[in-house]
Amino acid sequence: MQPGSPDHEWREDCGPRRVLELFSSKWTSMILHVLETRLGGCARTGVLQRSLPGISKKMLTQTLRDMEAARLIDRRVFGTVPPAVEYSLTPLGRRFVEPITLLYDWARTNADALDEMVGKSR
Amino acid sequence: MQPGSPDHEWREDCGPRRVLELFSSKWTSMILHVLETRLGGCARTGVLQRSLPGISKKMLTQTLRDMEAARLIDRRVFGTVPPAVEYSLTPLGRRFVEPITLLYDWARTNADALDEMVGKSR
DNA sequence: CTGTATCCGCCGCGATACTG
DNA sequence: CAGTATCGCGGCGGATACAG
Repeated sequence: MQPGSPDHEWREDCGPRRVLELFSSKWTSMILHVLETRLGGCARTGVLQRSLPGISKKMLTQTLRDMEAARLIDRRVFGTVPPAVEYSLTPLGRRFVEPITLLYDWARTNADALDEMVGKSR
Repeated sequence: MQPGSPDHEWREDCGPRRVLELFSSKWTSMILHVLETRLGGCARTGVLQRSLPGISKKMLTQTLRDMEAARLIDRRVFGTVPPAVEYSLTPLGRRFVEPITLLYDWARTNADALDEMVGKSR
């Protein structure tokens, strides 16, 4: 190997990078995690909105549509009035929650390291 | 608890969400991971650029500056000509690589699930 | 309650050119 | 080789209004 060459590259189509890109759509992982923590693995729109302070209605809907297209979640509409809609994890979705849970647990047990970063503007 | 209320929320300042936001600056985690896989935990600018296909010089410099401010990496300049600059992980940076490694390993052992998502536009 | 449709400002990020 | 400065487009995402 030539001096200065990389040990290994992050090719643009490699798995790890695709996973990272999933996280870059900032709400996706949070939605997956909320669904996973609900008994039965499903939740209505309003619950999701309340579980994710700061998300706008538009972003919520849009992200849910994208996730549905990616087959990470299922959407079920009840013909009631007022209307009710329930979202649930697909088998694929359940797999993708795994690394999110890992990340979540890491963050909870490393609150101190996180606090150190708060001072980055000092 | 009232019906329909969230099991738990992702408050805007909670640890897990801050970690997620770290990943949202898409290059940060890759840079950390590249540094971690290098013997000695340090690399020069050119190596980083070659390890991250698709990154522009501007984004690389910018991200490195942000990471330095966040105390995730150290920057060391050699007064040689042509100039050489070496980046290395701080202790804090080494902690933050942990969850990235978890994610990376998960992705490598779940290539099949990732492939299923390729068909999301079908 | 859930969802759609516009309008629009902000800024992320690439392209390019230039310095030491 | 490493870094800075500037321009400019595209689109992310909020605000608002409306509908079933």
